[in-house]
Amino acid sequence: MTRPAPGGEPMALAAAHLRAAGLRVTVQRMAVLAAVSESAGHLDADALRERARRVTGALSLQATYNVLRALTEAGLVRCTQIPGHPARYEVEHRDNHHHFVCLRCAAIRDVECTVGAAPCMEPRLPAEYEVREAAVTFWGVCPDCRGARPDTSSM
Amino acid sequence: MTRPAPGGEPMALAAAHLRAAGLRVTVQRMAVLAAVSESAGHLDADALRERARRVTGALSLQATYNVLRALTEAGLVRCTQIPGHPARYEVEHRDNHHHFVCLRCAAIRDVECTVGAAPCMEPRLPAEYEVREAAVTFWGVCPDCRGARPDTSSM
DNA sequence: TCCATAATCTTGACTGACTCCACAAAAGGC
DNA sequence: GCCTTTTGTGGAGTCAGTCAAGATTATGGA
Repeated sequence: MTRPAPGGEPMALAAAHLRAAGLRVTVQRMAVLAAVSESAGHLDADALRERARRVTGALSLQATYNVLRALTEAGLVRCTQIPGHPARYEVEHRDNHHHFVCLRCAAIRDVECTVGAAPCMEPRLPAEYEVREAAVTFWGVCPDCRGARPDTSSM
Repeated sequence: MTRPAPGGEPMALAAAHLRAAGLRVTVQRMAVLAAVSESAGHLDADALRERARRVTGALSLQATYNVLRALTEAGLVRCTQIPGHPARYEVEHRDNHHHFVCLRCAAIRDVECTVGAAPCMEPRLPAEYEVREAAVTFWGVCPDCRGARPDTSSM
C-alpha cells in the first residue's frame, strides 16, 4: 500500500504544475486543480468546490474563487463564461477550441476549430482595433435533449 | 405646433412596430423600443430604462425587463450577452453580425460577418447536434483605450 | 362611448453568482 | 526553526435579474 496522500497521483501532478507556474503550493490549490483535471471539464466553481472538498475537507467558496482566479491567471485553467450560466472551468490546452452550448440543459461540449488553428480571427475592423481573442459559441440542442423531447421550443 | 406626444415620431414608429409584431401598444413599450432604436445600440437594461423614463416619467426596472423580453421574443430587439457584463440590447437587423468587446472599457462594436452570411456555422460536431446559432465575440482593445494607455495590461 | 377581461405595470422581496474586507493560518526563503 | 508574505476563512455586501401579488390599462365587442 503506497498511497501517499488523499487524492494520490493527481495531487502530486497538480503540485508540480503549480510549482512550474510559479504559484505557491497549497492543499486547496492542488485539490481544485486536480478537480478541474479529473472532471471532463466544464464544471462551475461550486461543483469544483464540492470535488475539492473530498480532499481538503473544508474549503470556502471565497477560497475556491481565489484559487480559480490564480490558476486562470497562471494559464493552468481556462475559464468559460456562458451568458446566463455561472462561469465554468477546464484545463487549458491552448488549442483554441470553442464551445457548443445546449439551449435546454446548458451542457457544454468542446468544438474543434472550424477553420485552421485560429478561426474567425480576421474581423472586418479598422487596423486600430487590437484583436486578441475570438470566442465562438454555438447554441443549439444536444443529442440527449433532442432524444428526450423531439422539439417543442422554437428558440 | 403639431407634436402629438412626448418622444414624437420615434414613438409613433415604435407603436407601428409593436402593432406589426402583434404586441400590445403601451407607453412603456413604445418608450423602451424608441430608446433602443435611438441609441447606437448596446445599452443595458438600466441605461434603456433611464432613456425611456424621459418619455414615460416613471418606469420600473421590472417593467423594463418585461418589455425587453417581450421585444426580444417578438424579434424586434436583439439581446447581446457579454460574459461579465449586463445584457445589452440593440435593434434586430437580422444581418447576423458579431461583436468586438474592449477588454478595458467594455465598449461593444459591431463586426461584419467574417465569412459570408453565416460564418463559422459548420462546427465539427456529430450530426445529432442541432446547431441553431453561432455567436462570435472578438476580445481586444479599442482605439480609444490604445490611445489613452499604450499597453499596460498583458491579458 | 362604455365595459369586461386579459395583458401589462408597480412594488417589494428574493435569488444566485460573485466580490470586498479584516483577521487567522500556512508556505517557503533565510 | 523563525519571520515575512501570500493564502484561506467567514461574513457582509453588490449586482443583475427573477418571482409574486395586487393595481392599471389596452383592446375588442356591445
